[in-house]
Amino acid sequence: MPRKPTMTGVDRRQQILEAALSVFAERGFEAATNKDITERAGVNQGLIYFYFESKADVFFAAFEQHARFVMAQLNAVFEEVRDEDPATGLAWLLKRIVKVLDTPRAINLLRIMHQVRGSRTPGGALSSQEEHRSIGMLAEHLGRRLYEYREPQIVRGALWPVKSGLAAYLMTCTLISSRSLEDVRPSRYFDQCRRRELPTGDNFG
Amino acid sequence: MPRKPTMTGVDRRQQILEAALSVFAERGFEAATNKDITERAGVNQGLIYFYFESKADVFFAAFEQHARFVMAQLNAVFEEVRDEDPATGLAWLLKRIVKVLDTPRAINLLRIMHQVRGSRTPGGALSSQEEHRSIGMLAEHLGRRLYEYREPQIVRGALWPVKSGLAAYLMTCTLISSRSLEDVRPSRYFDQCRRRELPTGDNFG
Amino acid sequence: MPRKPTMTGVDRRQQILEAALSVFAERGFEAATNKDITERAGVNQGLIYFYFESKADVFFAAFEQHARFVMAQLNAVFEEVRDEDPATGLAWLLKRIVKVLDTPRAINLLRIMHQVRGSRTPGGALSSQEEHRSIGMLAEHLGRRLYEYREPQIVRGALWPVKSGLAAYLMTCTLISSRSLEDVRPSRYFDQCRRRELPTGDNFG
Amino acid sequence: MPRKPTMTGVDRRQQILEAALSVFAERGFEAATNKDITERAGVNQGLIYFYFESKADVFFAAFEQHARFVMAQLNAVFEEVRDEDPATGLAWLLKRIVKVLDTPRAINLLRIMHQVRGSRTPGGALSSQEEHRSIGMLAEHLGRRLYEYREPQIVRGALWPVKSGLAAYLMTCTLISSRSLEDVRPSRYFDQCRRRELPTGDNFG
DNA sequence: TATGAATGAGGGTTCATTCAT
DNA sequence: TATGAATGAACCCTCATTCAT
Repeated sequence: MPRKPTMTGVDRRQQILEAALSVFAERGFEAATNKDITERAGVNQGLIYFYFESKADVFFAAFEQHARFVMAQLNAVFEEVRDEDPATGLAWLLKRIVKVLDTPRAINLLRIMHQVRGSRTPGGALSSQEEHRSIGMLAEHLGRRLYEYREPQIVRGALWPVKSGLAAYLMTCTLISSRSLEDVRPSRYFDQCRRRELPTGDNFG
Repeated sequence: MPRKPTMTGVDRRQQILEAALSVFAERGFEAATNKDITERAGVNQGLIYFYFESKADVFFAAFEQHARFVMAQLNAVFEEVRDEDPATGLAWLLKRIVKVLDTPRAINLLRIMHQVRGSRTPGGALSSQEEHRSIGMLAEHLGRRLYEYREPQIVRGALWPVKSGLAAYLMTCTLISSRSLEDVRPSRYFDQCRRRELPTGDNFG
Repeated sequence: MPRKPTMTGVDRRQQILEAALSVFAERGFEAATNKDITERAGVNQGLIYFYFESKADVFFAAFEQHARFVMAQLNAVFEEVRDEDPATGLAWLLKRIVKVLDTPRAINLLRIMHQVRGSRTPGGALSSQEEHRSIGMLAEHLGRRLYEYREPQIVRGALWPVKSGLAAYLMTCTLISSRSLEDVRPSRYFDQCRRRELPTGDNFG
Repeated sequence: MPRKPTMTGVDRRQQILEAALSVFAERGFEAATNKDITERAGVNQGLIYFYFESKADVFFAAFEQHARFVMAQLNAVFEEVRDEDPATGLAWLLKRIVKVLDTPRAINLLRIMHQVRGSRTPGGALSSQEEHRSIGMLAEHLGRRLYEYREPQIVRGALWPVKSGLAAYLMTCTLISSRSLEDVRPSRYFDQCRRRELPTGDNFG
């Protein structure tokens, strides 16, 4: 039996992770099959178990890797905003966050978070406390950064005190909705917010 | 082999639908098994195929039945608000909507919508265009009613023109988040909105 | 797709157990596949998991059922020997035991015991202490009955005190060897013992 | 990627054979994996196929090498016994044989023989007639030497004519049983034989 | 020689679905 | 109506084996 020529010089592990993220985002964890992932990655099905321990392991590895990438970009945005005028800062911040999150990679990430949040999966493969928590990391991260940003302004009375976690969560929902509803462009939504020139407050707190 | 005594006067079909909604909400469509559902319903596994065509058929039937119930309640709320003072009406409306959606039955419904929205499932069991669309019906319904309510007021300049679909979607997200984040109580969130006495505008639309 | 006609009135569970015993005896636990078993039983491969929890469960169930049958026959032999003359009793007993053990069913049982005894299987599917012990039950049973029979005679000095467990074990070895070596007929061996007319003692104690 | 430094002066082939014998003895042929063997040997998994043709080839090579070693020791014992007094010779012989067989290396060998004898493996990897036969070589060897030793004495009527093959087989069973039953020490068993000073006959033939 | 990466066939197991009763 | 038994396709995963280096 002849075998496929080995594609040397390419990182198969990375290929698997890329394919996994998109397949999991499309199908959900349960419906996604190893075959789906490896076919999209162009590798053999057994190779998954050379690089990973299980299907769930692939899931978490893919999520974590891409989440780190997105979070790094978000951090960069928050660093920049420091120098901005507080009066216009929040609107600018939101626009930049949306720009980061509105990329194929981030959209997939957000989809996955959405699915996980939507189910309790008490006895399933994704049930362990720690791992379930790690899924929420992007939303938590975003929430924490938003909180840090708003805290001083709230003290000054420039912003309303609303749960940052909720705000971050709503933002991720919005992003996903922008893809599934199609007719709702989140950027336009936030643009709209600014055009109205909210005097001091904002919709998300 | 003796058979279980027939529970006369009990609608087995309904038992299945009740069980299905909660199981699907907990596990997601793929992870939920027919066995899970029938065990929770206390009926034989084969009975599903007497009343329904397939697992997916159970899913849609369960969703639709419970969605109709919730939508009827929402409609009642919108009927009542007609008589309210437009100035305080929106805050009152939101509170009532939350009250309707914050019940076990509705929460399960919202969870399921969440899961479905989070995935495109292009080739899966839930893939047909029509059916996928039917899942969004609750959000669409809510969105349409909100739109109808706000339209005249927007014309008068009393409210900002924001996509009603997005607003409805955010509301469902909020409800679900209230269950998974635990520390965020949506009712308190909306209470907060009102306490601030938003002068003319509102956060969602 | 047409399906095979369902053979009603036959006990599929029993068919599986019968097939399992012979397949396990032939191939060993690891090498035996569910496909082997179900094909020999003439049933579908999935049916195993309707009646049993796992492949190992089939193994133990098959072993136990057939072991009980053989042990019952051995008990009957020991009941009969009570009335025999102690002088000729042992030779008679051995002949009868061999007759019981030298049947296809018992031979398969003995083979399986042989395999299990031959391996320590520290981390395998058959490793649990209890279950491993249960495998030895036939040898232990035989050993205990032999001990009970010999004890009074040993006190009188009519027999040599030799470990009964060892004796039982050697007997099972002999039986199996009679099948694999082919040229060694255990019945002839024991016949030989008697023909020599051992005066009072015996070879096995 | 750097590679492990080559351990010069170490025979990797031999390392594999040593590891293979113990792993096969512990797990059995089917349950033992190449990974088990190579990890215990401290070498790369692919190296097996540099020195051997297949897993089965490793099995036979390991068995044969160690069997040759043990058989050489047994031969030495039989050479020595020539000079012994025939009256006490057999007991002495048995004790010496047991001493040879009751070593870790020989025990592993006996275990493997035990497993193979316990199964017919008609279609498995170990099925070829020749190879299956080779497994029995130790028992056959022992049997033949015992036969050669006893033949003249049987002619003189000093010993009973019993199948030597069976006797050898029983001895190996005894040895293994001494490990798995734990409470049966074969050496004590054979000691017992001698202490009783069997007048002319012996227990095994 | 020796290694790590890659392959693919097959294993145990699950589960939606069907059928006889 | 309702049930338990039966089916088969597909899933996740293992592992002997091979290849490039």
